[in-house]
Amino acid sequence: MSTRDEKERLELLQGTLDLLILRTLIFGPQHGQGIARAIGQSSHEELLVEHGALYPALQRLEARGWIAARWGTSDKNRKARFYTLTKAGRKQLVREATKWRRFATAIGRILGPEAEEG
Amino acid sequence: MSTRDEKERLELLQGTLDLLILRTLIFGPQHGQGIARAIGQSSHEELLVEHGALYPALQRLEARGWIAARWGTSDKNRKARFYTLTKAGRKQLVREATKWRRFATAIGRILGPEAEEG
DNA sequence: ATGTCATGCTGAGCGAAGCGAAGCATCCCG
DNA sequence: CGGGATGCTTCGCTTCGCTCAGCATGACAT
Repeated sequence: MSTRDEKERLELLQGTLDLLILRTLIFGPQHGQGIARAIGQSSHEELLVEHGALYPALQRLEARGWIAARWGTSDKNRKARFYTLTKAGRKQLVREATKWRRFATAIGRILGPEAEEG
Repeated sequence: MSTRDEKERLELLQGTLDLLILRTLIFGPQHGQGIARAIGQSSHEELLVEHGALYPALQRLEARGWIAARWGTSDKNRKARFYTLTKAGRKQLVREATKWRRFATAIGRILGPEAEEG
């Protein structure tokens, strides 16, 4: 059955995943699945991060020096790649968060008053 | 160098242009340039809509039946294509605006309290 | 009338990035 | 041992905004 899937997830707008990942890593090192889970939870399951988006994004961020990776062991005892926010990553997070707020504000203005979030 | 570029515009996140166009057309028929101008203004010049994004988007929206087009004459007396929101377009606008708000709220939750817009 | 500029539209091609799906490895447990 | 869960990788597709080049036409100065 499938009307069971009451709460369908929103698709990510392009360019927002990096921000979400960086923000999630503020709370400490995490591996891929952990990051995806954390994003899902802290968005009240509105956002769903797909594998095919997540891992390329992590590699992207690592290549840019915003996160650092090392192999470790997950709490389920599997080999997993743990990512840590670098100093540059922290700065990038601030930049992206700021940009996001400007953007959201701009859109909000255009959508009008009823766009205020509750 | 070139710290001269005081007010740089934000790039659009993919998927938001349709929403902006539909919303702009709420106030009545407009031609391409007029739409771009209106978006710029109502966002306090934070958003800039490029030609190469605008016109394909308009064709896309027309193909989907959300806007209707007819040739007319601009106030500068040039031949211009005027777009009108269709009934389906109005519905689409509501859908997209709702989706945007859900999305922005979800991101806001992840960014944390300081993400509230003033 | 003629050349130049502003206005407005079109189109090709590019790149970024999210998605879906297939696949591999490893560990756990019966 | 064999099946399932966990985690990572990668390929190809699609969407969509951007850059850039180009065309047509009206306005205006000479």
